[in-house]
Amino acid sequence: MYDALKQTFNRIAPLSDADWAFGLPLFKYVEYKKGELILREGEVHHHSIFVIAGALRIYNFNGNKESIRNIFLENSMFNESGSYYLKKPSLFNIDAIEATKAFIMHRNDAEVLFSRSVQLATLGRRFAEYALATVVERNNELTSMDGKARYLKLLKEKPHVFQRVPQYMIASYLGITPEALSRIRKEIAG
Amino acid sequence: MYDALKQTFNRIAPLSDADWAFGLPLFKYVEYKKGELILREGEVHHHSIFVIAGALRIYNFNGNKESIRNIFLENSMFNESGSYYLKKPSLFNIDAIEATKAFIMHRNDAEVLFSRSVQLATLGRRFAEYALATVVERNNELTSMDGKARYLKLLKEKPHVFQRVPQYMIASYLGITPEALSRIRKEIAG
DNA sequence: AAAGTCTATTGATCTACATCAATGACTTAA
DNA sequence: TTAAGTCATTGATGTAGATCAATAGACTTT
Repeated sequence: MYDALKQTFNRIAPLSDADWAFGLPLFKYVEYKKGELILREGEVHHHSIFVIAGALRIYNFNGNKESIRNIFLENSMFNESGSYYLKKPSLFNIDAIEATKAFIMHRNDAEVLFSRSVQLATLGRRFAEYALATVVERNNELTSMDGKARYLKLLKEKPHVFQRVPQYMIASYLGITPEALSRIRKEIAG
Repeated sequence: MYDALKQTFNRIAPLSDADWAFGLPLFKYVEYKKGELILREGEVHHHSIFVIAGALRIYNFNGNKESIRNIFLENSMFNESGSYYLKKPSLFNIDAIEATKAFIMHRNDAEVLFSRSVQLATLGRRFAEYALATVVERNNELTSMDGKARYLKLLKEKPHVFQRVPQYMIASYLGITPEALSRIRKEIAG
């Protein structure tokens, strides 16, 4: 049950058996149906989510159009950072693209956990650092590459996403319309 | 000398005198001339920078045009996250917009520091968490607001930046051209 | 199988903003 | 004081991608 989680975490910062014994019970196992809303814009996000299987997305609305900020597949850990860390109303929605199994941990439990040992504190730090580096890179893509270049980069770096997510969501993730993505694909194929 | 730094850090996570005594000597005091290049694209960024006085910017080139990602004034701490945390070549340059005084700390020293106590580890974690929340919010602005809205938001939230930074840098930070910013300003004034 | 619902594609048009070019205001150097 | 840079402004034009609209294939429901 906890294997994937332990492997993922140990890759980031190795923990003692005692720390594991303390930490694992703080996770709560949950299942989400396909399409189920997990966090609504305006609510405060209290939990970090570790995806065991399935796919979640975080998105908001520009006008009445969904804008997908990120997609999380199995073995990824995330939260709505602005809301989770700063306890502010979320700017985003989170829902399940597929039926999903996950572990979640409440912020309060996470704080207790990360205060227990230097190793655990380091784990928490590394998660934030890695997420930070990832977001900065994505930010750079969105501002310095055009739609075609972003599409090609995604194709190259996350090809597995395409087998699982409809094209209009890919377009949204890339920051363009489905029509624009369709044209880009046509141009590349032709 | 260390007052501003201590105040800023204590606001994030309070430290014991022993931790302070251990940590402060790990900072190195530096001064940068106006216009001085601090990090060149392609190099690995080894230091976190705490700005005591002055102003630094982090930017890269789209073609031959500078694109400013962020501007850091006094009492802010930052690094090139992707490069610093993942030890990859930097995508960005860092230089001094004004003559600047700063403390810098090498990543290796920071790791030693953050491994010394849970309080210090928590400080390191909070820095990354706060930076993460900030970057996600900025990302959201850049993708969901137009130039005018981004300008008004900056005006409202960081008015002090305008007294110190030329307009073409503001434009670059906002992700638009100086011409576009000039037109936005004209439209708002009129 | 028929009917309704999604999704992807294609075409026509529109728009925010970029690019290119010229000008005037300010600053700095001789 | 003049000359040479900078910087902000304004005008003319170009363009990536949005928006609107229509069509067709694939899936689902009955």
